Amino acid sequence: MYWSKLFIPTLRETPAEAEVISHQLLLRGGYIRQLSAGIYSYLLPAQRSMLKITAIVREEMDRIGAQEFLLPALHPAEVWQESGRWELMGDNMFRLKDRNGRWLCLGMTHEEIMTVLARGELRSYKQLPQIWYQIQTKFRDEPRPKSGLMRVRQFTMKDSYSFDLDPAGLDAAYEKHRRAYERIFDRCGLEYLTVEAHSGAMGGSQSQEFMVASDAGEDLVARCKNCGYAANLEKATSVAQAPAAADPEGDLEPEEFHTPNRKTIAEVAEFTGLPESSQMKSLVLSAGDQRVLALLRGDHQLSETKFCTALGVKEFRPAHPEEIHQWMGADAGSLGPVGINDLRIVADEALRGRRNMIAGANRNDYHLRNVTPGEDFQPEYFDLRQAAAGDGCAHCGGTLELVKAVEIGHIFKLGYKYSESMGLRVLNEAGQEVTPIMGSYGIGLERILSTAIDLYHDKDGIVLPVPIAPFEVVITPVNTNDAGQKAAAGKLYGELKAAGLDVLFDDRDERPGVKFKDADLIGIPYRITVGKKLPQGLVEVVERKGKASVDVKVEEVAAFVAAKVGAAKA
RNA sequence: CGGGGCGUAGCGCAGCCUGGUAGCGCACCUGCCUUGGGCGCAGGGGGUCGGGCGUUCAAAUCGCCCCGCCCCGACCA
Repeated sequence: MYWSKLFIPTLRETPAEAEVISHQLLLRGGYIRQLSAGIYSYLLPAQRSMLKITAIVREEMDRIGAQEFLLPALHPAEVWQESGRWELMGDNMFRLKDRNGRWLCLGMTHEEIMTVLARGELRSYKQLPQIWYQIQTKFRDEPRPKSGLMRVRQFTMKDSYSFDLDPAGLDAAYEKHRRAYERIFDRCGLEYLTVEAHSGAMGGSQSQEFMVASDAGEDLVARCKNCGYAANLEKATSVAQAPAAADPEGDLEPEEFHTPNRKTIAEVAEFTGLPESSQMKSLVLSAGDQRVLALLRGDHQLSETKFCTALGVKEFRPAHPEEIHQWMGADAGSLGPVGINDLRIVADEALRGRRNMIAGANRNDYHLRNVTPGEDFQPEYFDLRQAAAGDGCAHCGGTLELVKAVEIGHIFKLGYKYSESMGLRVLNEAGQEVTPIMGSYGIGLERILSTAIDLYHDKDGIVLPVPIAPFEVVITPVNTNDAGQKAAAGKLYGELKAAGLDVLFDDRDERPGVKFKDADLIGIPYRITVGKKLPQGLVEVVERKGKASVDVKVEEVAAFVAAKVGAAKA
């Protein structure tokens, strides 16, 4: 393509609204323009990258025998009402009415639609297994779109769904996807983590997320550098660090003491001179019709997902101040488990075996010392604690670190949730009706582009991996008034195209500095500079990554670059 | 939905406090010049100052209301 004919609106300055690096560079590189919050137009460079990413995804999905469909983006409400998600999705779902007043929505995901297809058509175990996928625009009315293409209201997702006769079949489909995803992300040149994920209250037995470590990330991943264990913080298990001070010995009785205006763990620690880990943190929670007192070590945090899992509830909330006073007889800041009979008491495992700790006395401005679980109150023990940086790895004894990360893919054993609720049945070999088991697998395509830029950039701009760069090579004649350079560059353009390369010819009548800056900013992996060495029969090949430059004979350069590009895509 | 910030030319910003001719840099157009890292000189075009209402002889500037965008939090199959 001839650059002089293209619309690639690069920006010298960074637009004020862009905070994260990928957003800044996508705007500056002329990849995207915003239409509205979380809604973007993809210009030529972005579209070309997206098409390359899409092609890689398609190849790898086809390789595992998945079949590509394209499902509607516009769905009638009834389908979502059947699965119960019309209500569940709440304000995150875009809804609209047609001219007859019937409710429709824009698809956020396609489990329902796939299941409708399957139940209408699948009749026999002989038709299983199936893996169906699509590459579709999804719509989600995010409460807060942000970070360029990282969190948006309209985006492209590859989503696939597997249908199997039994759990062993699902295991196989899941495993195929795991390997396909690894190939996809490898081919896109990403450095990523595969982490255990929380599978929600959907009966899912297993779930993994593919994450790219990034400061722009919204998830936290606990990772052990020693053994490679990695899990979403929601789910991560760990070995708590030892309490900062040993518990007092002996079979001591709880003893009240005055703690005027000391409400927080930190204030009580300072007042008593004992570390936070010697205290019990008491949280009064309301989960459905249950009143719960959750106990943690003073320096630990409650994991909301673990709490829900432990109690088998979907959601909970902190009790209101009036409820706390009514249930506990005191206000937050002086709460503890001793003498509490009307609430369910759950304690984190880290409290098991502890003795003579500090807890609230359920009398304002008083605490108790010498509180011992199992003696002074009877808790049910669960893993309720959120893992923290510096905790021990539960698998190898190494040390866990926490990293921010962006989720780029998620594979998920759905189980029978949709097939059951929406009535998908097939006959098995014995002629009995059985419910197929499903899996669901997603990849956010824009996030591949965004995280790649996040991962690979320098002060001059984007440094995309060759397989997903909008162009593979740019030819830059330094002086367009030089007939020799112009002719040589034009001839080279033909040769590179003939060699099958994605080549851009910067034939613009611009100063060399402008062309170099633009090529760097957009992130074209190789640049062939046709300039002052041409009389010696030489041109320069500059690699965007690292800026290394080599002189190559004009007649050899097409093969030279083709070999480099070929190696990078292999 | 709570908290904060911003909205003036395509982009980055000043002007607003203290009301009176709308400005700077970059980009854009024309000409000359220049050609190895966002040249130089000269000339030029482009703005309902986010919108509405109000105060005033007079509003980008003061007041009220609304909208949009960004950030933090809440939320996030």
